[in-house]
Amino acid sequence: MPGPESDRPDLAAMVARLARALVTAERPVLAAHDVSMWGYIVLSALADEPMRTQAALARAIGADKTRIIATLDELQERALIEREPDPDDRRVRLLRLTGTGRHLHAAVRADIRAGEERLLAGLAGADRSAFLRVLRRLDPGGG
Amino acid sequence: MPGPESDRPDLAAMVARLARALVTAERPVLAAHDVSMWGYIVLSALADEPMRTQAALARAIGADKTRIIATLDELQERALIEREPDPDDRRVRLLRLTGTGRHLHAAVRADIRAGEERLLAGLAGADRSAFLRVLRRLDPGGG
DNA sequence: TATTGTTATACTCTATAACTATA
DNA sequence: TATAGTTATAGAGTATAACAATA
Repeated sequence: MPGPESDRPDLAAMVARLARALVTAERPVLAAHDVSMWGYIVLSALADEPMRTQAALARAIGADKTRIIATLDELQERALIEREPDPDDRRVRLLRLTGTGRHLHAAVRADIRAGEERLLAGLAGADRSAFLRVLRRLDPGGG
Repeated sequence: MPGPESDRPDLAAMVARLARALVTAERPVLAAHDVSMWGYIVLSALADEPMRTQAALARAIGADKTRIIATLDELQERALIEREPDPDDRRVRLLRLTGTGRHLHAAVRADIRAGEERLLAGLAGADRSAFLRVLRRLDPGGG
């Protein structure tokens, strides 16, 4: 049984360690689908909603606009996303998933969810739902 | 009200974003005490228990042994830790906090806890305790 | 002139390998 | 020869700044 709450490690330390473990667990799943971490993040953002500019996409995922260019190049090369100049303002690139991209994203996400399920499997139902509820509330990127 | 659980973002994404936000919030606190993130991590580990070798300390905090040397140099320089060769095996360095180091660590930790309290303040008591309980259970570094 | 996207450069962090000293 | 600690080197990832195209 864990000790009193005041004896716990710092919140930041626990959350950072858990984040690292989750990312480590995700890596082989992504590799199996031949997608990079940034690639998956971009696919996820575009699965939520198409974007009108690369800068908006970068902002949405908390990245620098220069950091996603190589990722977009590769996703476009593999026909997972469309990236066409807006006829109304030819500086901007309209971004959206292709059918292939949508399917790939769904497949990767399903595998990742399955891994998460295994991690959460041992929790009591009430604990599990409380944990996810609090996480969604504290998540700075959570809608 | 949040949607159904299957609509949530990936667990890894939520936890990683939260970790980043927590670390960002910690930075000014550490700066106010003139301690680096690695410095605070080392102080925390040695506050838990003195270590017999630098390699053991590195393992305990999940770092490479070469990565903590500069940190140990600085902490020793500022008389926050003691680092003396073991008479029985002069290759190894016995590591422990000084009184000053222990006080500094306690002060920083108190400030960090206060910040965490502000973050958790809005949660229902049951949600809060369930969240921390699950976090401690899933934390790979949690005793 | 301001903005979108791109490229080039520099910087930080980390991991790897080589070295010293002790055993 | 093996291990603890240290230093030096190289690599990955990131941020900053300069640039070209369009408005």
